[in-house]
Amino acid sequence: MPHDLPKAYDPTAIEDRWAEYWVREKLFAQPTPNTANQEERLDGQSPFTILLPPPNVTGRLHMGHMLNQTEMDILTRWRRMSGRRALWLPGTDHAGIATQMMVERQLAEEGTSRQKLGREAFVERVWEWKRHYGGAILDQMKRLGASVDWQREYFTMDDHLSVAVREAFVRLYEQELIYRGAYIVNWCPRCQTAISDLEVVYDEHKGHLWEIRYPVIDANGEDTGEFLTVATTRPETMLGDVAVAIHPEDERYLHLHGKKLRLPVMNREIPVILDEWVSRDFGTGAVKVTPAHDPNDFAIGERHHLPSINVMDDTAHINAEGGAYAGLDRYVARKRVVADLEEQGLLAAVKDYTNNVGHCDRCKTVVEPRLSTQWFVKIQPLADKAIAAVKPGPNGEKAIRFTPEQYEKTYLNWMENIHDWCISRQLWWGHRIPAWHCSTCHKITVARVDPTACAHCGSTQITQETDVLDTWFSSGLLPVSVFGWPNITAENRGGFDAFYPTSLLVTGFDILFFWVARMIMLGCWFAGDVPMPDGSSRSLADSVPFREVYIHALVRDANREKMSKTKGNVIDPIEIVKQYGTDAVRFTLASMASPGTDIAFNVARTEGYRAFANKIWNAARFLFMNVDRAAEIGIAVDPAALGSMPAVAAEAPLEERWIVAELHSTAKKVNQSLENYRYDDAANTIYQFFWGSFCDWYLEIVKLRLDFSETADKAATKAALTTLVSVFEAALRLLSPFMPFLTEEIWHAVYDEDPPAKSIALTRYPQAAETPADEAALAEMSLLQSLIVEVRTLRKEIGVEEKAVTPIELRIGTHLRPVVKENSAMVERLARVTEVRFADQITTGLSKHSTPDFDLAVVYERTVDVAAERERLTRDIAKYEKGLAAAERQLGNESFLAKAPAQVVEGLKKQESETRLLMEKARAALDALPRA
RNA sequence: GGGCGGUUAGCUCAGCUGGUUAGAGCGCCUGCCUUACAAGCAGGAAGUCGGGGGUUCGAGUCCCUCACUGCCCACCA
Repeated sequence: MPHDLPKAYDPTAIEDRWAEYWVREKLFAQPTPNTANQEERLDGQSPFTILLPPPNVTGRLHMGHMLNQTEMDILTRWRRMSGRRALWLPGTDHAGIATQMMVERQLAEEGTSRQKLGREAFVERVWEWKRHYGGAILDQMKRLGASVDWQREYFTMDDHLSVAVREAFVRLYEQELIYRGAYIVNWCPRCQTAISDLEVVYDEHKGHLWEIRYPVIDANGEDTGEFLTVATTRPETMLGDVAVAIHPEDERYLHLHGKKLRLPVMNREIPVILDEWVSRDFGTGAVKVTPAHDPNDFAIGERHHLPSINVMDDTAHINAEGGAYAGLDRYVARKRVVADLEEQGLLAAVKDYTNNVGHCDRCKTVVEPRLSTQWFVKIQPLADKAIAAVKPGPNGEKAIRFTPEQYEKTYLNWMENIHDWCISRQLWWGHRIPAWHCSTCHKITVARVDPTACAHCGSTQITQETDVLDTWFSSGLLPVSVFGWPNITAENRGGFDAFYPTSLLVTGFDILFFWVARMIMLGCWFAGDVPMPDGSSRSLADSVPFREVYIHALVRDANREKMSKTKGNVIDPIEIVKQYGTDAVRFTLASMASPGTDIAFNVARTEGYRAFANKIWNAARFLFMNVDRAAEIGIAVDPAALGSMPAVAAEAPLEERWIVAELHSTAKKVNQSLENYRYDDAANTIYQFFWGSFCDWYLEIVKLRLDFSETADKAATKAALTTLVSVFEAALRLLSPFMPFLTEEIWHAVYDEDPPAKSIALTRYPQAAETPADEAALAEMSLLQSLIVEVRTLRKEIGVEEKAVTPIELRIGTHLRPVVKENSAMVERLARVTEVRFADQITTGLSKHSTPDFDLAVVYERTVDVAAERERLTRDIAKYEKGLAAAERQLGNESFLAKAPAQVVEGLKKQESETRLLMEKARAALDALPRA
């Protein structure tokens, strides 16, 4: 028998092998059913579909990924083993800016640039990079054992997904939900592209508020000697000022309304205008208006029909509109402008001022709000649906349910205050916008197929838009596009019918708006048009991209600090995995993944779970050792006894009935916990069962039954061995979603390398029996456990050497004596007892222990530490008195007796009488001690 | 400026719709190489549940308030 496992568990020895095996054998491939075939569509297997949030193709695995993937893998493995048609779909995101940046950096090292290469060559270069280095993160995922369907791996720029992107764009354009125009956008001068509001991160920045005096001039353009002082945080933008606004009711300045000012530095005449938006108590109460460089100013400009003067180029250098400052970087220009103002006596004040400055999410460069012509999605109609999908409907049902629930509010709050979405990016890597500009009539042609002529005037002088789409536009479409949308035809709709809507999305809150919200908007919008398999129209509930969203927390370091490269506290999951094994790291994450709580990742805990893996490993060694010994005398466990939920005969030994009852209750709890995304509860429950109940108690007891001697009762030995192996095998299945490698290895060994399936992952997940638990077994075992523990404690207290065996004296109700008698061997072995002497009164020794069920003494000649004993008893008495007083107080309270449920009152009464008894016994024992 | 969390043992965290004497892991103390496992076994100590007030027969749990702390959103120059 190949049951020779090494003594210590070594994850590195087994994990690579299984990871490769799972991929090679395509174990988790989920074929697309043919839904034209009614039977195949309704084969009773409710699918469980889950999309992997596609990592950037440039990405490397970090702890957040590992948490995300561990959670998804646990749920997918669990659902699969529970009989669902499980599909976990992986892929990578082309990640426009990130990938382009990476390749550009490479080019820079080679002394060239994308501009030198030209667009076509550059894009080809990125593809080449992708083919060589892209998707390394998916290989890391394979190593972690993610049970995804690798046959379906996608890339967001794959042809069929690009078709979906184009269709979505064209359709929205036709529906007049996409428009192009010049507005203030967030411009990153380093990436040289517009970015969306979400891609701007704000940081507190200590800067200044400059107060600048704008001279008031008369009708002839001469200075009147009066000034209007404005305040600004960005003096350089004054080059583009076109007015100064004051509040319509501001008495201080009203007399200046209609007058003109001379814009310092530029010497341009600008008007003083009135606008409600101006806040009288901020700064000086007068605002310089720069429509091309500030969203508020832009709005004012619109209201007052003012021109917009863009004074900066794509790199945030001052352009020709900036007169003498042309060519200067924005911050150089700022200094120069301030210096010039000061020289001209126009700088009224410089005040320290802290404000929020927007930075590019990607490269952290300060974003420049800047007038620019971009493409936008008119988002409100999509948002309306996305709101309806999350709010409770008329029947109280929600089409999409968030866990933790609090994120629903966050989502709705954002969705209800949403702004139009800038979807164009001035990049080369991405889905190029399918719009063509006509140089003849200057109109735009948007088309599904590349046009050869302008749709408006027929001119062939057309050129394609150079912008590409925001990466999130394509990833937002994934739930529909990966299942074939828009080509949903009668013959070709199996994937969509079977797997859409997906069951669940598991992700971090950091991409709640970026991705989750966009998927909901786009999914509801486009899937809504796809008829149901029977041809009927699709409700909102069936249009959503997923029915549930589980948002997990952040993985922090052991000190609760956010992991970051600059702080140098990043824990590389691969490193930890190498050290402790994937299973231990997975179990760490799972056991700490309490919904809504960040995870402070502590390797001490991982060490603990490696020990857990080792524990199971050694339990397996123990089992195999006994299986082998049994084989020598012709006893073998029938494999038919494995693979299901173990059951035992009513007359089976107590420990067998007990461990089986425990297994069932564990399975029940674990299933319930997973149902509610309580990975932590599920993991802890299994841990407690495996280590606590199974190893610490059951294995120790069962040793008594594993008799392989000549005189053995072979039937009894075989029965014990069968329960042992079958409970262990079921427990392995219970654990396998959490620790897939270890359980796979041992499971194959249990079946002596001839398993009933290719993998433990393809077996059935343990489910508790419907029949009620064996309460008697649980109660009897609990009594014996407390007896054994009390003996051990007492032995320790009176200083019995570890090795010594002693008789005990036991006073216990006659109805409980049989339980002890029938299991005396258990008590003797586990508590190092030679003999249980039943007594009506404890006579031995000075030290005894009492519980509500029994009094106990250990028969052992040893001087008792009277002082220690007195201390212990005094402490106990104090504890009892306190408890008793509390109980009496409550029981004396008539409203408590009247209002509290009977069971609570009864429970308290029982506790009161038990405590009273224990207290009396403790007092008596204290009195019996010799005086000091 | 809005909104949402958190505060429970030395550390990291559980504690469901309020119900008997608040739990786990790690750490700590004590004793054991008991042939599955020293990555182990056995026993133990340790918490006025952030402060204050309220509701209730009963509050870690519900309400108010204060303090500290974290996060998200926001166009005040």
